[in-house]
Amino acid sequence: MTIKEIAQLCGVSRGTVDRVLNKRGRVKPETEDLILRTIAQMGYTKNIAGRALTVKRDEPVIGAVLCSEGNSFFDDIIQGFHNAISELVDYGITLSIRTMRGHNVDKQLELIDEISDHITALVIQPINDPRIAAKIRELRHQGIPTITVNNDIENSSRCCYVGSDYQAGGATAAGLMRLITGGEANLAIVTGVDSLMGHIQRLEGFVSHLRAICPNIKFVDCESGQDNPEHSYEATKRMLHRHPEIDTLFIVAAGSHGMCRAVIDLGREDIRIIAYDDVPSTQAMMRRGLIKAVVCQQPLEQGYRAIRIAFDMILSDTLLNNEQIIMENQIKIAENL
Amino acid sequence: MTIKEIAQLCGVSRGTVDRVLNKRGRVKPETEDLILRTIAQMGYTKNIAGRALTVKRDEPVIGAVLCSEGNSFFDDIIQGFHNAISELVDYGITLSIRTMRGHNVDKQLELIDEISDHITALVIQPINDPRIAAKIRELRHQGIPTITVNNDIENSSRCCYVGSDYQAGGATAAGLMRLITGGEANLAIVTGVDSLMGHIQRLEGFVSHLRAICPNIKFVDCESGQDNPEHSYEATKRMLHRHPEIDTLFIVAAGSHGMCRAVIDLGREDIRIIAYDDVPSTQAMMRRGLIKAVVCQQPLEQGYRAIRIAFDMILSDTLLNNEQIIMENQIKIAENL
DNA sequence: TTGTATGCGTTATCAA
DNA sequence: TTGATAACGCATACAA
Repeated sequence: MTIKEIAQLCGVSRGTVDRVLNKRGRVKPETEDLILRTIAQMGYTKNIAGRALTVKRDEPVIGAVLCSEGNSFFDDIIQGFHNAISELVDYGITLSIRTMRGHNVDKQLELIDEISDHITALVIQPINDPRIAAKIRELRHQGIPTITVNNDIENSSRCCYVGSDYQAGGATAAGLMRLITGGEANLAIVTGVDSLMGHIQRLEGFVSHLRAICPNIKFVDCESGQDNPEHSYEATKRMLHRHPEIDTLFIVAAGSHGMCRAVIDLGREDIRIIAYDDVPSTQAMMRRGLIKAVVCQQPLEQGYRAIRIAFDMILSDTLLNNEQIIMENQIKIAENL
Repeated sequence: MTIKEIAQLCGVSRGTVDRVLNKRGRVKPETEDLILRTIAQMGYTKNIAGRALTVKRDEPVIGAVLCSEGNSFFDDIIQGFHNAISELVDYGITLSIRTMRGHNVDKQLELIDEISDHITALVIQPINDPRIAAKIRELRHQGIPTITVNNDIENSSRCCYVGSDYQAGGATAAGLMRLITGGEANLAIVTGVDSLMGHIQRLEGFVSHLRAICPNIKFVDCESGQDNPEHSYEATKRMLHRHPEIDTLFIVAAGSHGMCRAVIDLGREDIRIIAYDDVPSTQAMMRRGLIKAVVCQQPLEQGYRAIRIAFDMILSDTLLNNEQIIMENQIKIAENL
């Protein structure tokens, strides 16, 4: 079914059908009715091959906003962005990235405003705050669809979330814990930050599942590592001083490198560690045998998929509604890095 | 850079440039030279948005040949095919699948011949035989590019291999073995079939890496399971009778379900098992706790990527040369199935 | 040996 | 309120 065929069926011209399809008005109500009915009946959808040609002329820009500075985990997500964009040069698509350090809401709003007037779609790692949600709704009102990546945000009417299931990621770490300990351990945990929903959900998934499958693992101690190596180093050191019987460590967020340094400094390389994300510093510690296994969330794929979905919406000229693309939680050990 | 621009630069018409690009002849040598030089200089590549429109008229067919019957692992690969094809309906691409049981070379040649006259590209899980390689070379000569999927074949001049690194998959299983045994075990192995290169490479990767990292793991016994549950059942039973001290099992190929049944029948559910691929029967045994972990090769993604690459070649109208798309070896436990 | 005209499906512009 | 026409980039039949 093409516009031409619809036009012929209705006895009108392509132009008229186009005006109906793109809601440009200036069409007699009866004609519009007829066209809409035949479209519904014949199941017309825009042909993306045809769209591709005209999209090119618009030179659409996909905007991206990330809290990525100082966190090497996001290097892969950004690489995924570029991988996708490089496939789309022939469609005239370009990327406009804005990054920031930390999780300041005002700053993120500022970055969005900086690009919102010249973008066709937005990909964002949102801070979970009502003002951000409101901004995303506002953009949608202006016809700019948003894809959340890596973290999701509630009540934002974003079109699609691309990221991992953090709760399941926690449970997966618990399953690994059982495998490497055999169900007996004195465990201490370094947690992340409260302002990131993902960290909370991971911890919840880990603790509840581990309780269920390993009643003999003792939760000895717990401190926050603030999502960075420095705090994680200090937290680990304090806990090991308080509780020398600790033989297993779990870290919920970034900062595993700090944890490992503490373990090395205290001469406790017998301790088994489970962490998240195979960033370079973590990989080094896995090769050294300190971190036994990590759970990963396919950041490269997250970035790639987010851009592709933005592009698909631009091309098909339809907005997704509350979709979710959930990455599998991948387990990595030194051998399959 | 478009054909039009090239034509203008050379002071000729689009038609002439087209004749050069598509090697149709009937062009004065000097003109051809000029055009080829400017094309090289300006870095012209066909615009895929423009190609998309004309490709549609050709209604290209991608052919697929698989030794998949009776092996549920391939269900996911085929699903991946369909996922990709469903994204390509607007380009007029269709799929023509032929499947067979077992690994008979004559049969596979027959299937290829069945479809070779009406396909634009071939996706195949090749039997590693010189006659198959010769056939693939012949197709390439006819302008039909081949993508090998899941298994590769030497000296075939296939354009691209999409599949896993079996050697690394073996090493990954060895790494898992260390994690769950702590480096002490009496191990028995059920191998696959000799005619599949992947099975040999996996075994090699597993044994050599395990020897290196776990000198205290004893290789107690070994039998072939013939890539199916029935043989694996019998092989496991025989080995456990011969060597009751076995406490760990590793199976290289399909048939883990048979191995698990043997272990259950003999009342030896204390035994730890590592296997490959999360097919439904394997998943069931993981949930039951018998199989501790499996190494997977992303069959869904393999199928999807193979078709997309075939499509990309059709669209860009260029043949890849000896590319490799290697899937990561994924570790799965009950928690991240 | 070369150029011109037409079409693929969508969209924007202009004329009616 | 509507229809005709040109344009995007590529491909090809046909005319010169």
